[in-house]
Amino acid sequence: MSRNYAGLSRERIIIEALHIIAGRGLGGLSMRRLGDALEVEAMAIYHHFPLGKEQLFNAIAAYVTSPGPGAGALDDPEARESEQAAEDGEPAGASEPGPWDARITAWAEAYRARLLEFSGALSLLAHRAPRTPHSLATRALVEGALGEAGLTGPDVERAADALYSYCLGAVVHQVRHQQEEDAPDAAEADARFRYGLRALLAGLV
Amino acid sequence: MSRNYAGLSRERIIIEALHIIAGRGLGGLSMRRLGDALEVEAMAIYHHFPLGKEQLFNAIAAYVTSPGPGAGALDDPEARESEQAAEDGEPAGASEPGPWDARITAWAEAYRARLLEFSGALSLLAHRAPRTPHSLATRALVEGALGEAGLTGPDVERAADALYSYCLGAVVHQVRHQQEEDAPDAAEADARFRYGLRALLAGLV
DNA sequence: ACCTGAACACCGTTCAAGT
DNA sequence: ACCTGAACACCGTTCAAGT
Repeated sequence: MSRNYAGLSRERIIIEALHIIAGRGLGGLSMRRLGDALEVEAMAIYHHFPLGKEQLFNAIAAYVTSPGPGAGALDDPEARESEQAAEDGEPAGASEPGPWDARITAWAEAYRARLLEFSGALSLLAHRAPRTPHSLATRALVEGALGEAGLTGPDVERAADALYSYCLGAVVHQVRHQQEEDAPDAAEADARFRYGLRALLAGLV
Repeated sequence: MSRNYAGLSRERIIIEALHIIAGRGLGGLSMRRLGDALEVEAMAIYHHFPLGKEQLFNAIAAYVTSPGPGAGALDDPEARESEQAAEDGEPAGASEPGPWDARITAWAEAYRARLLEFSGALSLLAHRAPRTPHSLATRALVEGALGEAGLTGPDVERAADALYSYCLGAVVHQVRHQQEEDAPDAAEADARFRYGLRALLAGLV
């Protein structure tokens, strides 16, 4: 009972942190509480995130925006070889076959669903945009689809930015209003997201 | 020197808090540091925000989204009579005369400018949507303009949500990427915002 | 009404030490 | 390599007290 080989890992820590965030909010996440949840002393976390809580926040942001166990490893300069692991467990997205607009819509719905799943960590994304292999690849797929739609030159980047802005903004908008008494239910929230997405896509191309 | 009539007020506290947030980030804002900046003991702040830091955060969120000195007073149940003060110092917005699309564009640019001005407090907005008289009136103006554009029924609310989502998302997107080496400069960021806004408006109506 | 000052529980992080 | 435990500076908040 003295020595504790808890089998701690960056991913276990991130997932447990997201549990705490989901249950008690971002402000409820402390290193000590995280240690308790992992059945480990708080200081053990520093062995996996030597730069402390800020580095953990970065890793959580990367995990939320980039599905797959390898995502959090980006912060670790000596773990680059596991980058291709970011392809694991990928939800349906822009990589599916089909016409360009269906691919963009599928990506947008998957991106939104993931942000909604970890909505407690949304405020971490306000000042963090971790560049993971997954995020770069996905962005390239979105821009490729926009190229197929006929966009050229700087319009491709501008349109992609507009789509990312809308998706992220729609989730933030939904979350920040969802405890109001006249807030839309889940079905109506979905409908509003699609309504705006269709309009934006129609205006973009 | 013993007694200290610092002339503390909710608005002074909010403005000083925003200075600290701008300089050291949201994590750098502590009640003790805020007290120092106001030349007052930290505990004096609790006289104006009896519910503590959470209430201060709410007031900051209201101040950022609703210009005017009266904005922060919404949290104070015994200060409702000052609500009409929220009209003070209003930036150009949807209330100007002109065609509906010019009014919406003016509102969107002003909304974005204000969010950008207080970008350090953006993450406070992820889980807070304070309903101020100003925010309700502005929303009504946006929906009115969309009605003039020909939208009817539930489309008005859905289109307004899409516009709010896009504006907020565009600012978050810009801020979270702005320390990357290949980030757009201010002029290009403005251009991208307008590009997406025009597209969304075109698709909406 | 408005502010002070001591106190308490909690926090992030460092560091030396254990295995 | 991986984790512990004590320590330090700092934090939010309560409470009794001052004017």
